[in-house]
Amino acid sequence: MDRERKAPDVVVRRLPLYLRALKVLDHNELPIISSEQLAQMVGTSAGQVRKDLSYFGVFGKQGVGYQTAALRDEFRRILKLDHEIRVGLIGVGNLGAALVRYHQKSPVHRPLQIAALFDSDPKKIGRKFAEVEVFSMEQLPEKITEFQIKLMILAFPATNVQEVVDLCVAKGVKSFLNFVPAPIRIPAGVKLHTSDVTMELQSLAYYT
Amino acid sequence: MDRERKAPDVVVRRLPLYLRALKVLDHNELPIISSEQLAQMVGTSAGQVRKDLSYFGVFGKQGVGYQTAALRDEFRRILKLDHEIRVGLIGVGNLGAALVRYHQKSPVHRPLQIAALFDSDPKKIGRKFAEVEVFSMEQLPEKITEFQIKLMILAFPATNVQEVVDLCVAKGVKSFLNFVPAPIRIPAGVKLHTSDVTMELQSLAYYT
DNA sequence: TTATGTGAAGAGTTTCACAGCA
DNA sequence: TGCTGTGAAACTCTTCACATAA
Repeated sequence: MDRERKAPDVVVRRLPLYLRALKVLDHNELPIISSEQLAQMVGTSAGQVRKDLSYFGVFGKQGVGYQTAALRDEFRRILKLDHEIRVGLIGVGNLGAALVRYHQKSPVHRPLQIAALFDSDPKKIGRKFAEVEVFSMEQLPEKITEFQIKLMILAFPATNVQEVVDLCVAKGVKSFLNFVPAPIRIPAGVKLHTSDVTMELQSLAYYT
Repeated sequence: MDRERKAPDVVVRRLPLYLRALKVLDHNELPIISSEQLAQMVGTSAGQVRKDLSYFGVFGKQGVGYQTAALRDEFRRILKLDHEIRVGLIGVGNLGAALVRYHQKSPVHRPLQIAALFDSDPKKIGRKFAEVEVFSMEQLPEKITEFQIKLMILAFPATNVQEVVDLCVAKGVKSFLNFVPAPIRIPAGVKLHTSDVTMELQSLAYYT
């Protein structure tokens, strides 16, 4: 699928939105869906839905629409959610622990398995959060390999983030969901998405 | 300040990044900073720093640079962080509680005051999280007015989100930080930023 | 001489409109 | 006839380069 190479990030970020919409539908009641209907559900335009889809292939029937269940499966496949992806999380503090519990409770994203937690606090090592074991920072390299962790969540205090990230990258981690409020540099071919509540609140203050 | 009207959202979202960088500097040691130096600190280009600043006014001296402390103050003023902004939070579950504790612990953002929490669970009403009291959903309209809440954090389960948001808007809330995984419609002049960990993980899966 | 401020060029994203297929 | 798939236009955002001021 060569055409998938050129999908802009902004399109990829919308895919989960489409997937979520298609998941809640009853596929017996609505076996076919139009780009207009899907657009309504996610709050965008029919044209954008079709343009976004066009980066990945041809999935609809002209004059008809899209098969609801088949389209959902396509989105799953495009996002690589048709097989298991092992996720790690570093920093089991307030935020980290909440993230694990939140994620493990929601059955929505089974393919994204949180396989291991990491923390530098000796009191936490060996403990389990939502059934997932906490390992020491020393074990990080070996456990990334052992569990084949490809996606890492960063939720620890801002000390030596860059060092930790570099280590993860060297061990094969391909993408990061970062909650650490510090600048991070990553090499090409690795993806980093930062989510910083403080920064988000500050930029929202502009609009108050 | 007419020119501030047209600053793109994407620029506003970068302002906290600049502010954070300027805050960590010692203003006695580095009284003047260049766009190049600031760019290095936040991981962008000197041109972008200057272009971003140009939406809000003229703050530097040609051939010299920017006064570090004065520039920091300008960013604070632009982001409206030079006076107190009252914030509310709906839904004191795992995530909500973690957010309050996290925010109250960090002294970084004093101007953003979490003034009231709201929850529908009778067991939680009257309790305090990080010194902030929990009110019932029935009290939401009156408390928004009483505390003059302009920014609302949404961290409750996805039931009747739209209804709650509409109510907040009617009572004068101007911007929302949303953690609820559901589509929300807001009128013009109101700002909504959605942060959905599930969706972020799903789009990162694409890059694994 | 140095580093800002800013038009203009370039790149990226969204919208439009219509050809083409069921 | 109806709705997709897609070039092209319109719009937005980033980068560039240079006139300008200290």
